[in-house]
Amino acid sequence: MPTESTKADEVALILEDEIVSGALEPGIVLRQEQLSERFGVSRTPIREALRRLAALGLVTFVPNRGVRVQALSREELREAFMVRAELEGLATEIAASRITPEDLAALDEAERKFSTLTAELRRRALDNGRQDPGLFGEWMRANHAFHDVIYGVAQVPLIERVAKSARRTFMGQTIWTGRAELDELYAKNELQHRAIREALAAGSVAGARALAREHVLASGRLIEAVLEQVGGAPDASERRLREPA
Amino acid sequence: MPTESTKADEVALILEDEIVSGALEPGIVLRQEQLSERFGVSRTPIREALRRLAALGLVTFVPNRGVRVQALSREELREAFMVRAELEGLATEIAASRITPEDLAALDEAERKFSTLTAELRRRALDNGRQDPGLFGEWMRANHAFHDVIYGVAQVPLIERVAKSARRTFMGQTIWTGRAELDELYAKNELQHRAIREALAAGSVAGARALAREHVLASGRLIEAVLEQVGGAPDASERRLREPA
DNA sequence: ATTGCACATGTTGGATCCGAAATGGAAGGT
DNA sequence: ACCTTCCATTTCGGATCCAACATGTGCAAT
Repeated sequence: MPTESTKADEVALILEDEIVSGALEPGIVLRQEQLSERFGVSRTPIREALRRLAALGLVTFVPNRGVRVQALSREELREAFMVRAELEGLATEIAASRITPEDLAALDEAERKFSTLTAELRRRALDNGRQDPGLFGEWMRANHAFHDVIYGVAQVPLIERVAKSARRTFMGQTIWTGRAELDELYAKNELQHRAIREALAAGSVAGARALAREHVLASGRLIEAVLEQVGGAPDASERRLREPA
Repeated sequence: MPTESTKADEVALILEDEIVSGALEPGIVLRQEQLSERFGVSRTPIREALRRLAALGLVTFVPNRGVRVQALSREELREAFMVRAELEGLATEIAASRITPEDLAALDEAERKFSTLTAELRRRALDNGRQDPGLFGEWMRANHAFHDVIYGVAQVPLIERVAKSARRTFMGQTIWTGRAELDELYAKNELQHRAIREALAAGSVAGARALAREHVLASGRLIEAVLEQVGGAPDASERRLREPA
């Protein structure tokens, strides 16, 4: 079997996932030597992977000092949601003009999965007042899956790519505790997904766009509110570059 | 003076500009050794620069074979313009609510430069019926500079970054010959810039957004028309990877 | 003449090596 | 005691080296 991908690509994929999922806390410094021995490769592919992540905006290079996981400011977080809102609105509008009955069925299925997960999440949150990070991740994945169906219908790979790169940037910004705002987020998301699905089913092009746009903006506002309460901690961004051994 | 940037960054910047400006034709293969001796550095920083360009979507890696300058399909080109239209509309709306008299002066200045270049370009096109690629590049830079002033006013670095990455992707798609559509592009651009400026001056938030959006979409349509006429050549994308020596 | 195979050549991916920059701490001066 | 200077250590950026892979060519067999 000939090589179909390079070490640098594999490392980049893994690190990307870890940063997006929050496993790598924003602000921490990545040491090339550590990554090198962790992945069992030399520093060369590590550096190439880091360059890629830097281009995606997930880490920043500080020449001769190191790379650190990028922490988004409150402002940048808002921007990321604005970008997503516009692009998901656009994609949804395009999807509205192309959608077929089979697509609608797939959308239904995604919505159903999302609903059951939402119910489970809300129930558990009421029980112990605290989110299960794993379950929250599941929920977020299902949430994204719903929109991914729409992207699939719209068939706009470039728009999809750009929007998803904005989507990544907000995850792992904080620990998700069981705030009341989160419950509102769950409830509203469900309602809004349903509304979007109906607009798509009705072929309401302008309506679908507006609903999708407003949906993302609303989610952004709520997440912002959650972060506001959790604390103004822009995390470890102030931490010194050179960690004590 | 300590190092403030790395070789990899410098190389990436230069190559980025060359791809965007069309100096590096889409489809051609970039040889690491050649770039290495051209920039007077070893292959290591070259490869890191190429990884960065790959993450931006400007080139594609084919493992063990090489990297080639990415050629956009007609569809992707349309998408790129749609992305830009939405995001520039958004940025312009935000700018409208923040703009100061000093900003307006800067915008005037940018518009003036753009106008003189446009006039020069149209005059020459009438003279010899063929564009000067260098002058066209100048014009496009001035065009972008106008929008960059708006981004500066809006102060939305993330939106700016995303929009610019979409902006890059369309240049250098073909050789710019002196088509009638291009003259229309020049004329309309000038008018639309003026309209945007006036909307910003008047503080017309919604108007500024709509005008900016429509401006980008209109440019996209015209450029599409030019490409349609120039020929369906997606260029050298079919070319073999290994060039004859 | 055409097909298949082995070898030659050039290019990439990854490892290793080395000089330079940055940090931390110790030593010395005020 | 505090600040400055110098040196050791760590880590990075870049160069070089080597093996793996891909393509092209020539020769032989049918």
